[in-house]
Amino acid sequence: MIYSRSDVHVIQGIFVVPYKSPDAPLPTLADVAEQAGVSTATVSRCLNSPDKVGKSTRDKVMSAVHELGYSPNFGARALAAKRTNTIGAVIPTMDNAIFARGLQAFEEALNENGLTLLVASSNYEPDREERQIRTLIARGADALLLIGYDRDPGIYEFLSRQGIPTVVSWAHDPTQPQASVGFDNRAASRDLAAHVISLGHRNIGYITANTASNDRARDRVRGARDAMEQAGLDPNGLYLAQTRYSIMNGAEACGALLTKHPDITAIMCGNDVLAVGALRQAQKLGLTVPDDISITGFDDIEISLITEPALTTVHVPHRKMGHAAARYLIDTILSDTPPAPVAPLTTDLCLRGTLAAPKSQI
Amino acid sequence: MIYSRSDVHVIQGIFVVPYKSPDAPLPTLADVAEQAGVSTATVSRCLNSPDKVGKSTRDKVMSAVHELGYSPNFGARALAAKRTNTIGAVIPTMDNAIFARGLQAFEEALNENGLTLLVASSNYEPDREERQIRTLIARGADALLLIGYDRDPGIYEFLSRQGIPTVVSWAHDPTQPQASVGFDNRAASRDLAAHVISLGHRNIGYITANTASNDRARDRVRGARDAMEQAGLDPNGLYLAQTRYSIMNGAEACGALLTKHPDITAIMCGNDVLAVGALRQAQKLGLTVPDDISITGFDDIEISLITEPALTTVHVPHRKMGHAAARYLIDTILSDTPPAPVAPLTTDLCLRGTLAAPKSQI
DNA sequence: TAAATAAATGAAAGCGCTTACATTCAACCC
DNA sequence: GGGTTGAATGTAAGCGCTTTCATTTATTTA
Repeated sequence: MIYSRSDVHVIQGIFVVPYKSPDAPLPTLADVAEQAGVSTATVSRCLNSPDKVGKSTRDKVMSAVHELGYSPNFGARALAAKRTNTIGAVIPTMDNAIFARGLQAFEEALNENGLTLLVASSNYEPDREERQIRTLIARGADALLLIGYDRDPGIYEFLSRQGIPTVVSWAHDPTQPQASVGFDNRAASRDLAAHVISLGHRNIGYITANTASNDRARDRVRGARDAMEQAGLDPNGLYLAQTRYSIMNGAEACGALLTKHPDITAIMCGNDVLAVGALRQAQKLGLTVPDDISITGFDDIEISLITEPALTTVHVPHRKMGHAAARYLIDTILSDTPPAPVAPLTTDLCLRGTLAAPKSQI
Repeated sequence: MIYSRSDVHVIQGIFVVPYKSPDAPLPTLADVAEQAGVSTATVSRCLNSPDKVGKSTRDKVMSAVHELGYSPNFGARALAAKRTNTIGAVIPTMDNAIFARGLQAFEEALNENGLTLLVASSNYEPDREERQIRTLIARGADALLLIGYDRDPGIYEFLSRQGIPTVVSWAHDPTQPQASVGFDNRAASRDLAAHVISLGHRNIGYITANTASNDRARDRVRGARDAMEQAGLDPNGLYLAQTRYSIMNGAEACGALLTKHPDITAIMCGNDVLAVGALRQAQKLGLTVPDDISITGFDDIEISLITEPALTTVHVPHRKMGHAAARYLIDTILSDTPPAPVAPLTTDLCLRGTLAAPKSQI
């Protein structure tokens, strides 16, 4: 992949936001200290490591805190402690059950550990992703969750120079240097494709997202090709259609594929959303699924269960992955030594109603 | 400046970026100032209001910035400027297309204005929500997005004392003092129910989320009762089933409702997720929808289009709402005077395949 | 009981930035 | 030409917290 860009490290606040101060100035640590009759150091300790303070002092301080309605100033805290207890995540979009579910689990795990989630979305655009990464760092994120490996190496360098622990998720590739918590898209796709082929399908279509800067999508296509090769078929015989993730796009791509290659007996899809679209389109064209044509998805999100027939797909443990990614980042932040690499998560074939042997074989 | 690969090792075409701990301290404003031969004030101005600085000076400063790879320290900035350019949102869960989609739009709008989104989830638990609100404030959120009105008045008081602009969304009630960007759940539900009743349905079930601390759910039920009353029916004749949002729970509630009240001819649901579950359950019980029983949803999320038949529901403009909520908050922060109240967003009835006149009427 | 040790607390030095105010200097006016 | 003005820049005072180090007080030990 080719990147060209200028290496700009400053995130400017483009908008100057006039600050409206609260009518009454908020109480500070010093106010609490005075009210409790102790030093600011003691108040700070009460709040951050209560066990280092005597019980009676602690009580005095805490009641002063409540009386004044004190809440520590974030900026000051971040500045002095050099930590924000905030973790950033840059995802393509929340508007997709895949990421939403994993992100929700990620947030929950962070929250249990006293950390807060900063979110930004890239809309699958590399430039925008880079900007978002820099923005989150500029917003003080202590660590970062990124989706997939594909990005300018300069970004990884920047992150490392800033000392920001980063984890790549939704993918796992042991040959890559970045820490990851994810699964092997290629192998999972290969397994599913192998099964499709074993049922007798020879003319297979594949509807994928743009593979240019999306290693997950690319690996899923590669996995399907791997399976063809292993079965002695020409991997270039895979009929490809490329589009953006959406039900409608899946439907369109399905129509196009079937028009151009009427001999297709199975259409594999890069994710469930595309598959649902393809399924509907096939049915709209008067085809019976899976008798006339088989369709498979990827991800196993909720909709794969409500189609008729239910969608054959690959189950990805999104919640588990979100949790594990959070766990990894937390461990990284807490200990100075980087934690042991996380083994790839396993995926499972979900054989449901949209896949069967091709008619000619029956 | 082009990305420098000087300290990146290439192994088999893979960039291995050494994980440099931030031992080398990051450059500060003062470093940039020294390198550029100006004062820190000038550097700061270059970054925050470039037009206040002479062109030649600005160029000097910016090249120093690039040379050093400078990126401003967030904590220091927040402390000095009393602003984080960060907006918080506390939502029940991202794991639901309703909130995910609205939140995505919210994030996009914030981002276009140089603001970043902090997210926390409450899982529909009031205590947890309160904790999350306090957490986001402690994390320096400049403003807050909250879902619905229902919460301890003390929270609103706290927010106002902290001077945190807040907007309530996913609901709109002009009788409430809080600013809101949302729609009238009660009226929307009433309209749908009125239509259901006008078709001849008299024995109606309603599957709702827990209404105890969820004004949206409560208002939707109330709207249905309003419609019954207006039609001269006993509003207490509405058969209620209460459960958590999920397809499976919707199915279960549907089964329970039909067992207990076999005379039901229409089941309205508090949202589309419940409705999809109810639809499947009805079909599993051998009923034909809408001939034997009608089913309606609420929200108009993507799945309402892929069921068979497609779901009759209420369209809620989630993306529009997310955008408008962001806009409102941005305006509030920008100007000292609170912006004009936002008119409630309109919802639309989506009459699709799951609603028809009851059989006895035909 | 005195000395040694541990626990609790305080004093104060920053953390890196923004910004009010002071200063400089060139351009402009009558 | 002296005075005025305004733009450009510098000086330095915080912002509110954490944390090191010194000090005081309580506890233990020989």
